[in-house]
Amino acid sequence: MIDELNEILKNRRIKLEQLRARNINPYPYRFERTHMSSQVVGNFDLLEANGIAVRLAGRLMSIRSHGKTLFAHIKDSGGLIQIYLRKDDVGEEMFEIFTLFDLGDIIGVEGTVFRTKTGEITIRVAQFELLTKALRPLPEKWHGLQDKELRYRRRYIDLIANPEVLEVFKARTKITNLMRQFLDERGFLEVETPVLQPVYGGTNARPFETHLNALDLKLYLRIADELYLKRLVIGGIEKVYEISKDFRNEGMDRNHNPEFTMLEFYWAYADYNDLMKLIEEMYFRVATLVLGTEKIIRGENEINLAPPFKRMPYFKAMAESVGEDIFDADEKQLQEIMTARGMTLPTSRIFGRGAYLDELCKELVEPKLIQPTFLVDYPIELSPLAKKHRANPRLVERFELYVDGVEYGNGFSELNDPDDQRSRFQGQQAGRKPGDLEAHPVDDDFLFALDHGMPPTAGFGLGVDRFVMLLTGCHSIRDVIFFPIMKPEPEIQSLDKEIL
RNA sequence: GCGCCUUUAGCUCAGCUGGUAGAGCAACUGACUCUUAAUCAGUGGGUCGCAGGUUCGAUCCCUGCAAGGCGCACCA
Repeated sequence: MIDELNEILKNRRIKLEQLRARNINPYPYRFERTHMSSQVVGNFDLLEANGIAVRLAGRLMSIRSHGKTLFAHIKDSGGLIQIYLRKDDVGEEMFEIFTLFDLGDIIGVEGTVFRTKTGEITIRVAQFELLTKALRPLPEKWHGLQDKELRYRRRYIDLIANPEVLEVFKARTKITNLMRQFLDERGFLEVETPVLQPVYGGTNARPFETHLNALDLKLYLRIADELYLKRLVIGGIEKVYEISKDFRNEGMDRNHNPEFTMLEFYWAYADYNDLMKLIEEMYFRVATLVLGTEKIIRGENEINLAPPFKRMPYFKAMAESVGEDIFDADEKQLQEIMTARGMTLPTSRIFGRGAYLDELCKELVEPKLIQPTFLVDYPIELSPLAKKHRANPRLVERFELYVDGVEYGNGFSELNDPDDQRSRFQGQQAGRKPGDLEAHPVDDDFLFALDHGMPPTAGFGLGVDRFVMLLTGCHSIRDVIFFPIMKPEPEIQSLDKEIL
């Protein structure tokens, strides 16, 4: 059977058997480490001066053999460190055993530290042992793993071959931790609300559907957390947030993965003005603690996240970009403006006047918002869950935050008038085809909850993946998600199948 | 969804509008007791993404399919 294996796999299998023949367990149970590679580097002077023996474990990343001696690098989570083996140190038999090791194997070593004549901190190995035999080779040492498809499908190899990948994910964790910390400090309570919901809502999007056998019930994977978090506000949790996966059954591209991470928080007795102050503080704090600076280079632009961010009224921005005030423009007039500019008519899921406004805003306004800007006071047509503007009933107290032409957050004074909410839901349904899953459904249970009284509340949502992209300089959402959705790989074969 | 592009050894890539494939690294054999993209000498390794078509002959030209990337459009 082994004869039919690829030569490289075959050689590793042969070495595995040779090791077993020498009574070496290729998969032992544990290894006592005294140091990480980074600790050896950090404490080198002390370790060297006192001749202290250190024990490290890691993956073999390179081997340079020189007859009766060899150099190698092993990698642990502290980084790479060089090891030095001499036949007269470890003995002839052990030196021979090392030749049965391959790149990618995981080994443990014990020895003293020294500096080579070229200055590299190195462990002079007195003893070593195999901790895990690898049966497949690592990618090429110099170019690493370049193929993006393989990097996403086999992220474990990507992490081994391309160490900078891990830095992005460390930053990701730091970012979510900092947002948690920021909200916790201010008395917000982190909660978990249902992923499986009988009625989806909180935004316009097409959901995933599933089925609960026990109740013979159709359920949807959540598209947003909003309506459940607001129920909790009604229940008296005055500051509440959730960081969670949401699911939208829509297109995929470098900004969209079907499952993605949202932060949403709700703050009772506050309005959207309070919210903007809090948000700019949070973005500034997270950015400076992650990056060490409030300045981000994004393409040609240097973006400054120091508050306060600019506030720009929606229709003022539109007037500046379109060249005329369009607050009173009707659907037909908006259509003419678009046609005059050679713009295609909207295909978006939003209907009526809102669709044209949305299209004009995306095309003409958003790309210009490079420095952090709150676009404020949206038309009511676009915002079925936001409260009417206190000074103008055709607007809502809503803002979206734009940085580098991309939206990085959406907040508003929450609509808490149950009758208004009911009619907005109904307005959303009007003119839509029955069964259109993108329409915001009427959530009677939520309306029932609202009838009990939700305090004045401000709420905010943020796409965490996008925010991580902004702060890490990644241009694809797949670079900030360990295992982005991929079509199944039909050719993948386990080693068993390759043997058969 | 539409357009453009990619798919060749384990990895990174060459391959001339057609004559059944090359390099580096990795692997294997040998030399070498401070190397570091170690070096030197030698050896093996391929269903050229899949399926058809054109042709005496296809990695190359044509069609279809698959997976992926990049633009555009939509949402976060």
